[in-house]
Amino acid sequence: MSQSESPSSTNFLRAIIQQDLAENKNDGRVLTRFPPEPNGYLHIGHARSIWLNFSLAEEFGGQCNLRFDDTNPEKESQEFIEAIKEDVRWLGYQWAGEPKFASSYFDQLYEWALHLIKDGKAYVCHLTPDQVREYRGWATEPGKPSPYRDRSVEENLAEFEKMRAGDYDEGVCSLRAKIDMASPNMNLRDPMLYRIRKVSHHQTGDKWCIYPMYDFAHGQEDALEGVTHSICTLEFQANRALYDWFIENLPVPARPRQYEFGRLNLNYTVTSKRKLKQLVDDNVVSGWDDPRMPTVSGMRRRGFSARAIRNFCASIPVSGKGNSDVDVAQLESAIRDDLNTVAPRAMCVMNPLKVVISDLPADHCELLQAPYHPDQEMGMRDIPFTREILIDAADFKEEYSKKFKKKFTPGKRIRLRNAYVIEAQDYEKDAEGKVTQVNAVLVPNTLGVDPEDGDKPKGVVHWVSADKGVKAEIRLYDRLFSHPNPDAGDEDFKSHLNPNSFEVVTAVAEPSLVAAKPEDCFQFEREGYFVADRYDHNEQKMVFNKTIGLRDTWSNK
RNA sequence: UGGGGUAUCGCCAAGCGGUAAGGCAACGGGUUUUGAUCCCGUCAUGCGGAGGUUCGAAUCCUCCUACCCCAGCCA
Repeated sequence: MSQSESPSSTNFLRAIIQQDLAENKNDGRVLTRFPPEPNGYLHIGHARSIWLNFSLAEEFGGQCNLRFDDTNPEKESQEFIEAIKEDVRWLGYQWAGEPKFASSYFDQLYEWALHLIKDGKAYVCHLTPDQVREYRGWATEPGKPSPYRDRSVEENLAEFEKMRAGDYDEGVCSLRAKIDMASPNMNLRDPMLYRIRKVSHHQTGDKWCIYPMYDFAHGQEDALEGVTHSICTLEFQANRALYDWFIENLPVPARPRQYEFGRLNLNYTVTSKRKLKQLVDDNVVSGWDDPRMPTVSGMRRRGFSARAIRNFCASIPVSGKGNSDVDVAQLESAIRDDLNTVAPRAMCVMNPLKVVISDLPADHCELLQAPYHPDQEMGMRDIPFTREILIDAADFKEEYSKKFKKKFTPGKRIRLRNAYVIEAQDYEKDAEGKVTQVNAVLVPNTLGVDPEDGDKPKGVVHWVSADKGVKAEIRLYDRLFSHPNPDAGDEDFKSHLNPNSFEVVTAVAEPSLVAAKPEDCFQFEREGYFVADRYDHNEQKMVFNKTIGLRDTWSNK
C-alpha cells in the first residue's frame, strides 16, 4: 500500500466539500471538528473519525478543532480529557488553537434558550420522566401535548430562572422546545433542551445545575466556532432535522451543516465504550492501554505506529451508506506494511535450544556484521558468534521429513541467519525425551556464500550466542476474542474471550538490543514485530511486546 | 410498527443508462541467507428477490424481502 494518508479514491464528503468550495460557500473556508465526549478512552473508531476530520480539513487548506462535548458532567472527567488530548497528538494531529469545550459556551447556550422561550418556541415542562415518555406517544400514534406546553412567556422565563437557580430538584422539570408532538420523527416531539443535574462539572464547577442536551448544544457549538462541515456517524441522521431546526430558529453566527458517515467496526473485537470499560473494570485486561485493547493507547502500547493506524484509516473507503464491519486482517496488514519498512531487524530466540558447534574453540567469539534492514540503508550491527549458540527448539527435528525440509535435523545443514552454515551431527535428550542439545559442525567458508560443495541448506534459522545473548521478557499478545463477532448473539461477549491472548516467555536476544529504548520497534526475524514496552522496558530488564506476527503462508498448509 | 437509512465477490467498497474499479483475504507461480518482504498471475456473465421501461439496466419504474438507526431528563 502507498504511504498516502489521504483517501485513495474520492468519497462523498470530499465531493461535498469540493462542491461547496466551487460555490464559494463559507467564503471558501473549511473547518471541521473532532468532538469526543470525555467519558472514556479513544478507540480505533475514534481514530478513524479523527483521521477523517483532520485529513479532510488539511486537504482543503482548512483546520480541525478538538472540542470536548462535555454536556453530561456525571460521566465525564479531566482524566479522560488529558488522555484524549494525548492520543490525538500521538496520532499526529494538531488541532486549531486551544481545545474547545461545550461547557465554555454554556452562557451563550443559556441566552439562546431564553431566546427560544421569548419566541414562544420553548417551555418549562413539569412532567415527570415517566410522563414525558408517555406523552411522547409511539411510532404509530402521535404524542399528546404537555399540559405545560402553553405557559406564557413570562411564566416560562420565571420557571426557567427557578430551574437555573436550583429551586427544583433533578427530574422535577425540564426545558423543552415546542416543535411538533405529532412529528413522525420522534426527535421533533418537543425535545428536551435542558435538564436539572445537581452535580459539579469538571470545567465549570458549581456554576450550573442545569445542563444542555446534546442536540441543543452541538449545532450551536459548531456555529459558534465557524465549523463548516460537521461530520458525525450515521446514527445521528434522524437528529439532523433537529440540528437544522435550532440553527434556523436561533440567531447563530453561521450556518454549519451536518453530514453522517458509517461507523467503523472491527471483527474479533468490541468497540463500545461500555464494553471496553467493562473489560477494564472486570480486570480482564490490565487497563485502557492494555496492548490487546482496540484503544489508541492500547494499540500504541502494542506497537502499532501512528502512521500505520492513519494508513489503515485511509485504506477503508468512507461511506455514507452504512457501518463498516472491517476484517481485523486489514488493520494487521497496515501494521505489517508499515513496520516492514521501518523496523530494524534483530534476532531473538523465544524457546532456546542449545547448539554446540564442536569444531570451534570454547573461547571462540567472532563479531559478525548484519544489516539492520534488508534494504541495507539502516546500516550494520555487530553479532557475536560463539561455539555455543541458541536456536528455537521448533527449528530442530529429530527426523527429517518433506514437511520439515527447512528445519535443522541430524545429517542436514542449516543456514544460521547472518552467519555460517552448520551441519547437525547428533543430539542429546533428557529423561522426558526432550531434546536438550544439538551437536553440530561448521561448514567452512560459508559466510555470505553458499557451501563450496554445492550442498546448499534448505532452511535459515535465527540464533543468538548462548553466552553473549541477553535475557528478555517477551509478552506474547494475540486477539482478545476468538469469535469474529463477540457482540453478536445472546451470549455475554465475555464468553468469547480468547484464553490464549496473553502469555509471557523469557527469551534470549542478541546483545545489540540492549540499546533499545521504550517504544522502539523491531522485527525479530522469523517471529514478528515487537516493541520495547512503553513503561516496563529498561536497560536492566528488557521487556518486549509482540505487536504482530509475520505473515504466515505456510503453517496452515 | 411511524419515520429515517441500507442491500454490488469471504470483508470493505467504486459505480449515477452503455456493457462490474480498487484494497484486505484467498489461491497459483517467480526471486529470496526472514516459509517475511518484493514481483507476476487468478478471483462477481454477476449487482437482495420478482416483474416492467429501454437497442441496452447494478444504475429508471413497480411490488416484495432482509438488515440498521430513532422512540434516554446519554452522546
